[in-house]
Amino acid sequence: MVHQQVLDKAFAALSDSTRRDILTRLGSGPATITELAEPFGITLTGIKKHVQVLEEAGLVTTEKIGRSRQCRLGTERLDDAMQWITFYQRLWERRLDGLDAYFTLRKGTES
Amino acid sequence: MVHQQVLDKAFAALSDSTRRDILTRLGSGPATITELAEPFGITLTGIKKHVQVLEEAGLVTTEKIGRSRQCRLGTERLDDAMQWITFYQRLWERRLDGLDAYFTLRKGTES
DNA sequence: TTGCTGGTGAACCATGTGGTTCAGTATACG
DNA sequence: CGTATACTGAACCACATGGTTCACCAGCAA
Repeated sequence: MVHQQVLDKAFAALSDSTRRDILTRLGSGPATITELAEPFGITLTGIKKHVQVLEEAGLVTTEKIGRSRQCRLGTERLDDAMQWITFYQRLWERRLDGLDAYFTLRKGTES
Repeated sequence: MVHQQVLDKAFAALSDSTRRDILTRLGSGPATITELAEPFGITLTGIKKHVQVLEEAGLVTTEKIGRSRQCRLGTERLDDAMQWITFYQRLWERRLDGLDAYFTLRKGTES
């Protein structure tokens, strides 16, 4: 299992829709801070902070080129998040198969 | 694609290691607030708040039985989170296959 | 050199979060 | 009945977060 802090940052980074949008945007190729800022109504400084959060979470990597900063996707941390969710889903499924399978029945009869 | 608010809450709920531990704990069967509180060094009120966050995120469901509250796992929202991550991973993979595949080369040559 | 452009950092603000304490309320037990 | 138990709610605290403004610095262009 992955280090807790890594998951903390990854999930926290993903918990903001602006940041998820940034990731989606970067999915179609690298972009600068100003390019990222345009679609949202917020300042450069604001976007810069978001990118920084994403970078510290390992979800994007950035590189200063001339006077602009290229941002592109990173992916390792996302795999960590996925891995935890998968693990947790197994827990859930195993629980259903186990002793208290009667919960499945109850679920079926609830209003 | 799922509603943004749903994802916000799900990811935010998952971004705390105490809450992830609670989910893991619930993986081995339902538990009351006091039972959940024991392993962590925090107060009942503290745990109650965490459970509330998890419940609002749709990750657990609770039911008041007598003077105690039974908490057990919910799962729909986790599927939503999983779904988004999967979608995002596809984005990433598609990007690698696309125009700027040269990034893969660069990645290999970075220090 | 002068000046525009893209990005940064510091300071500030309102709100949210993770935790506490303390004073209830409701149920079980004897 | 009285009392212990399990939780709940309000109020408070320190600190993080998402955003702003403003001043500034580094490159590029004329």
